[in-house]
Amino acid sequence: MVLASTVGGRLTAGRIVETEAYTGPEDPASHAAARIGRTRRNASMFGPPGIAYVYRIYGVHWCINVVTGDADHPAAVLVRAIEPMSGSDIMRQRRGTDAAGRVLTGGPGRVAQALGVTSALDGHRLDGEPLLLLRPHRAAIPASPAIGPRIGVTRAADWPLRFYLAGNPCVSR
DNA sequence: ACTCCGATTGTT
DNA sequence: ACAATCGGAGTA
Repeated sequence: MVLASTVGGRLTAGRIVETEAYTGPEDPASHAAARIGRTRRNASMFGPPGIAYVYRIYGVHWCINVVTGDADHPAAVLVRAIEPMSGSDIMRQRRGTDAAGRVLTGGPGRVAQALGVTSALDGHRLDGEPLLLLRPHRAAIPASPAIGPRIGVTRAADWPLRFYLAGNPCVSR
């Protein structure tokens, strides 16, 4: 899939090469785990599938999720890395680096910064509205993605819900 | 009201 | 190894 933004009238887009799934209330690592329930922050996770859930982590960075569960069933996929397809110069400008690959767009905070995405887009539709768009990519994804445990989580640390293209230079690690 | 911690990143 | 920086959970 491709994630594209037109924030500030500037087009940036990238192929998603790394994700993590947060499956629902029964997932203890989810922001919408049953023990937590609905809060102001995670409200978008309870919305319809196909909208964005954008949250701030460590009070510093933004992270982009695609909401996947039906309304009132909170589930989402965290976009952990993209491979730039359009506007890589704009991405470098936003990121404040001349780097490419992992340092430019590998990691959820880096993805959001490169695309210019903030909480202003929390709850935004991803199916064709301006600003943020998720769409299929015509090029085939090689074979099947590598699978492993999610990064940085302490609860359910062994659940194999991270999916990535092994060897891709943009993958976070 | 207060403490602790997190789906991270950049610098020392 | 550690700071930045803040919402929410847990505790009182």
